[in-house]
Amino acid sequence: MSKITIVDIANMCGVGVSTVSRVLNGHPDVGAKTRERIMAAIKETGYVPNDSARNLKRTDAKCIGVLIKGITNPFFSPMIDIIEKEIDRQKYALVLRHVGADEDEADVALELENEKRLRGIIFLGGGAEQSSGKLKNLKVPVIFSTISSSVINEEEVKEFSTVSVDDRLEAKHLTQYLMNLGHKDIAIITEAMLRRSVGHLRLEGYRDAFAERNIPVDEDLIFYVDQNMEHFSTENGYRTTQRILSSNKKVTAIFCVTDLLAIGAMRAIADAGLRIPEDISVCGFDGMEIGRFYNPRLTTIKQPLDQISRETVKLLFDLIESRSSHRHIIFPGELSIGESTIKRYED
Amino acid sequence: MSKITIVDIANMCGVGVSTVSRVLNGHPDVGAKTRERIMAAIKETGYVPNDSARNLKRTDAKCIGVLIKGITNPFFSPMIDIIEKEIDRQKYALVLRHVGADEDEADVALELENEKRLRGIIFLGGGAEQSSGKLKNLKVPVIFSTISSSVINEEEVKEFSTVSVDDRLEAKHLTQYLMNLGHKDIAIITEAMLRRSVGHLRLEGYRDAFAERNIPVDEDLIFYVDQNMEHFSTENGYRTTQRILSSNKKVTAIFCVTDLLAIGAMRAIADAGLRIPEDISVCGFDGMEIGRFYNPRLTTIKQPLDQISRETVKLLFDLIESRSSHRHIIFPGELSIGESTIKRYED
DNA sequence: TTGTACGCGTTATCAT
DNA sequence: ATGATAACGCGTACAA
Repeated sequence: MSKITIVDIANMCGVGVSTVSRVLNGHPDVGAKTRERIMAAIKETGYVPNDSARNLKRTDAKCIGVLIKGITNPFFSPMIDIIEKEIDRQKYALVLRHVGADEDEADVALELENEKRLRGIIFLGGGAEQSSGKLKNLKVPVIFSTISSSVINEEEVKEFSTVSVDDRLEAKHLTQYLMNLGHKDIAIITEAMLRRSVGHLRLEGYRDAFAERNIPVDEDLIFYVDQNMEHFSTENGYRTTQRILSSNKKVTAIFCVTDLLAIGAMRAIADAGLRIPEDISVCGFDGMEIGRFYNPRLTTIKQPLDQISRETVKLLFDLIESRSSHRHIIFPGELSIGESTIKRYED
Repeated sequence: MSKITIVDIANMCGVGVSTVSRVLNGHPDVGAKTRERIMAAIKETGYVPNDSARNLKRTDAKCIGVLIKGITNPFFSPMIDIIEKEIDRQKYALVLRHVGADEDEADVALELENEKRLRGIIFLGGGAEQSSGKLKNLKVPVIFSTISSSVINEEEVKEFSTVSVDDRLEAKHLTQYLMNLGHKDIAIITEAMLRRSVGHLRLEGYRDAFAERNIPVDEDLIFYVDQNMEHFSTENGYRTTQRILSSNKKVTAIFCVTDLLAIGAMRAIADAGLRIPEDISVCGFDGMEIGRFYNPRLTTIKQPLDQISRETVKLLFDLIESRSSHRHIIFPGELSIGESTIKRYED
């Protein structure tokens, strides 16, 4: 009942361990009947090679690590699917790893690197925050996908790549779109000032739009989500919007920095007996599938996740094969107009 | 630039490897200044212990493995959060692993078991399909969470535990609820006959409801999702509903075996210019958060994921500490009535 | 074609 | 408090 090893299999079959090893790794140079015998023994005993021991010895291992901060976030789902396929197409294996809220992504990456003999690493989510220092210790190329390059500093530019949209710019466009509909009293729901969060970037874009028209931003129209719960959750959008509605501030449009927040916002508005978009226009950011199915359809900035995912993998392999140095690729977002925004009614 | 090991650190500090190892693992029996020196060297070199080598030698390691089939499925998100916290409370570490669509969950489990010296395994999603044979080779307790125990056979009863709702029974209740609203022409959107899928189970519950009233099931009202895309996706619900609407069959209610399908269905109905629930009632199954935020709110069977998650971890530790043998726990679902269902209008 | 023996980086055991 | 050394399970030269 104790753990069975390659040695046991070898003994059972009366062969050397190397022969078993050859069978395990699909080497051709082994007798047909010997192979049969070994295969049978493996099946019978339910023997499974110890991956730790393998990785310890192995030198090749064509693996790409994908580390996700907040695997719980449905935003990444479509990306994972595509990345998985693309990596597969290159005959590499994918190692998907969850980074806990309390874990340091760089630490996990470091650990995974020599544990699995990775050839490259992709980060999904996670801010490239304080960890950027540790990233230097990684010996394989690193790409942050979906992380705006605008948040990284000069030192970091050469240490890793990024593939994303320009969060700040797109947020400005979206705000301008609302302005062009006649809206002036535009509230924004965003994340509390974390130095490099998308919430912060998109808020900056919002400010840019106002600045460009020389309109001062009404700071009372900036609403921060509840820090005590999942920041970008539907529930948080709901509660924050309730705060907006009970604030007595005049608001004809709400810019939610995330689609999920927007859905919560729309529910709150409906529950308050107001109409969308007639009474209040709502827009989100990200272009999640659910927004297209919501009622009303959500106006949002659609991130081209297909392209971003594909380009991420492509760039990574360029990096691995030294065909390129670190780059910072920006894809344009697409304003996807739904039914949740409308021209402001003149009073 | 080559990989730095514990030996290098030991040499740098002029100490033995065991001393370094002690520092690494937080053993108390090491001199203060020696420890300082070693810590400094570690920080300076960016040395990270090789986890494979560790796991190879380690005997203890209090780890629980959580294997998710379809990590892309937002249904599991709230479960993961809770399970993570509960495991943490027991001072165990959580190893979260994604099981690819093509991988065999049992194989992954086997591999992970001796790779990480797991003490127990939790499966989320994944059908306990053909793999049940291999499960015997696992030496640590296994629990399937969210998998109905009704699909397992006598042999399996003692080989692993399950914690779930009774999919079939709950589906019957939901169907009865629709019947009690006066609906007779109730279509169902489900997954094509996979032996143990929840889609199949819930369809059986649907049949049960009809059988109990001695009403024959109109087989033409059973619609199967498109197999060529994600089975339980919103998009699939949308398309399948379009097929329903263009089928010329009279339908006053649609039972979608999943909330996500239901949301797609509602969008399709709205797009066809029909009203929900006046023209067609829609209900889902699962009780996902998004259903409560949708417009109209979705009627569904709410699975008590909190309880299921907590009980799963509790049972697992009972199993680990041999306080219990394998059990099959059923939690009742809760009929959550939203605005998407209504009494059938008499013709 | 097959077997032997060494090394991968770490922890545990036993000395010191 | 610290050091030397034997496993841990496997892959792979190298020998046979």
